[in-house]
Amino acid sequence: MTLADVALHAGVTTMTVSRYLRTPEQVAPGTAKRVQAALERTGYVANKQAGILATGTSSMVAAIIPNIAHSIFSETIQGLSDTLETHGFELLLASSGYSLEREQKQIRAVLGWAPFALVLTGRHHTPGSLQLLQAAHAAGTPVVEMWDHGSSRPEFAHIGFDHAAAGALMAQHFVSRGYQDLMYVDSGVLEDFRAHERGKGFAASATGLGAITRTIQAVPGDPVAAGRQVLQKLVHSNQLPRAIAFANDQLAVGALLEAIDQRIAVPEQLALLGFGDFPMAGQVGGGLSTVATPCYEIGQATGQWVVTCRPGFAKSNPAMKAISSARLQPSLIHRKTS
Amino acid sequence: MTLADVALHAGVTTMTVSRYLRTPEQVAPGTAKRVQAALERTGYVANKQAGILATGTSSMVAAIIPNIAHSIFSETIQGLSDTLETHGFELLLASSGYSLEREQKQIRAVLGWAPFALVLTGRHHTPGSLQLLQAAHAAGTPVVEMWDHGSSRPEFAHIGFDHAAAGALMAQHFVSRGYQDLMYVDSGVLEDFRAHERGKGFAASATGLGAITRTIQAVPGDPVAAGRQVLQKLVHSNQLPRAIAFANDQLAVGALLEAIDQRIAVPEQLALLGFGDFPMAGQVGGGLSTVATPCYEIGQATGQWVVTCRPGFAKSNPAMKAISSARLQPSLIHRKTS
DNA sequence: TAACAACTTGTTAGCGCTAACATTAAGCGG
DNA sequence: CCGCTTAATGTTAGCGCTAACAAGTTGTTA
Repeated sequence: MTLADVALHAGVTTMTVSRYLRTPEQVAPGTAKRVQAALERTGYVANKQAGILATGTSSMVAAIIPNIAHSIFSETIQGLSDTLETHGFELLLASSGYSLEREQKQIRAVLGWAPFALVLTGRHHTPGSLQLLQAAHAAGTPVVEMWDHGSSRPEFAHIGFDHAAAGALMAQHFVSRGYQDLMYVDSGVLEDFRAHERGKGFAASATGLGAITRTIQAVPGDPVAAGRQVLQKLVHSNQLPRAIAFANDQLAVGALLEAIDQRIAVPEQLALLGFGDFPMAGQVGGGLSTVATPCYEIGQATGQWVVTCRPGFAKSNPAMKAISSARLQPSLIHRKTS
Repeated sequence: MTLADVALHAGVTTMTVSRYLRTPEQVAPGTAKRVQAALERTGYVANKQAGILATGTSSMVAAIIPNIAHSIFSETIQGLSDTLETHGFELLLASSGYSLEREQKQIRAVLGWAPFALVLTGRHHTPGSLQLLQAAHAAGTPVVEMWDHGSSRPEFAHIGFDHAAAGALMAQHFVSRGYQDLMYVDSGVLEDFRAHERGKGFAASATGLGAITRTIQAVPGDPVAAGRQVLQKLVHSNQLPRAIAFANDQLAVGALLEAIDQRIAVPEQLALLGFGDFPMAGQVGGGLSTVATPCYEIGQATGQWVVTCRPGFAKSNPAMKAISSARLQPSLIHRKTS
């Protein structure tokens, strides 16, 4: 089904049908009726490829994230997807599996679609990726780095929060509750740069506030099991600190469940603090204290930013044009484990 | 950057560059070298829209799922994405929010991209959607319905499992352990047809095996809290059955946590069975008995099926062509709560 | 050395759509 | 009723790429 088919049915040229679809007010009422009838009769669906080729503007946004199956990213994508859809954009999605090389290939692949905008996760990319991104940006494609904030590349937009500051927030919480012997359990996923950054922020802040702190790394694999294992090891080696902050809630829940099994009083003997506020956090062991990350909001804000890049939008709302990034705030949720 | 730019740099015509990119063996070694150099110098990225328009074949697969943020679907998408990527396909994703009307709009939108194949979730669609799908199928676009099995539409492929049979599996498990007073707690999400189907299968099987059974519906909203609430109500009204099967693990975990708080012995007094085997299931309260669903595998199998639809594939492997659907098996994981 | 194959490169046309301009028809004051 | 504006529709060309065919080049054989 092409425009030509519809035009034939309606007894007009393709141009009139095309016009009716984009600027119906420019078509005479009688003609409009015939075209509408022809459209319905044929079940016409416009070919976007042809439209993009002719106009040079796409309504597709490409996003690359480390892992769709991880709830923090899938919620972000949901927020992005919801926002884009209400504005008539489509979402092309790729999952890099935390591999920067795979990300580079995917950037290459999605650029072939000449997307309206490019959404990436984090600010770590291969030099080759950066080259592609810079070329895309130079060609007028908006580029957003989600989740991280405070990058050294001002040409791209940044929507997310400062992970080092989030780590510091965790340390401050512990110190404010009087805990001095601290620990950060880093993610077992080596490529989880954000978790590492939080760890650095945690350590720096803790030291600055006069507390002592250690950092250890969880084993890869099932994070709940890894969290359990961390606590077991600490108990066996008799090196339990007063308070532990975790790279994510799954690790923290694992440790909490192990603490309950081992009859360690939480938080009297040992305080635990997760990160992410994933759905179950509030339900386990009286409620895990954690840091709520604005996952969905990051996706939503990214979508909104992309929308403001639409030609014509900046003119109607010049104030928006200045916003090249958004800093969202993670918040500490104090429940029963800290 | 277009083919013409590269051709100019290499001192050949666009056709030679195009040929080098698709069938390099047809280009003389010396020319190939110059073209390669020109490609690298210009940083050329092929415009897929133009390619698709010219060849009439796309490498994009469109998928519509109810909710990206739900782990079962995000894992399916991860499986699909991984498989498609290794075969050079791209993924266009839309999330319908369990709304069939929204799904219809998305099918329309997505068909405009002339995708290579169309992947949907479930077998419930509006009449309008079906019309679009049938037209797409008639035009040669493979259509897959994931997650459900046993549809009445043989023209589409089906990859998933029989939810009624999965419900029956849960009832059989209870009866085989000697429990006779059963209950199914259905999802609070009205549009979760699959959960309802499992409930029907559960009830039918339980009755058939001589057990008595009831079905109640959880409240919408946070499923863990809803699971807690279900158990509270049953205790208050003194209507606790011997064993409860849940529409999903979140509900079951909520009930399990509440049972622990209320000092109800699980499984001695009350047996609990979840559905989905989500990551935390094995870790809470000694380990939740549940039904493992092949989420990732569904996505993977769907991707593989799509790949077999590629022109040329059927000829080289005629046996594959016959497979129009795949029935995957959920498996009961017996832990400590049943 | 003519004749023909095999290899390599180029030419032409068109995929479905839309921007820009051209044309025709209708409306209207003088 | 003429020349003008305005509205409605049509015509042309081209977006970037590739299929199909054409043409040139080399090598091989009788």
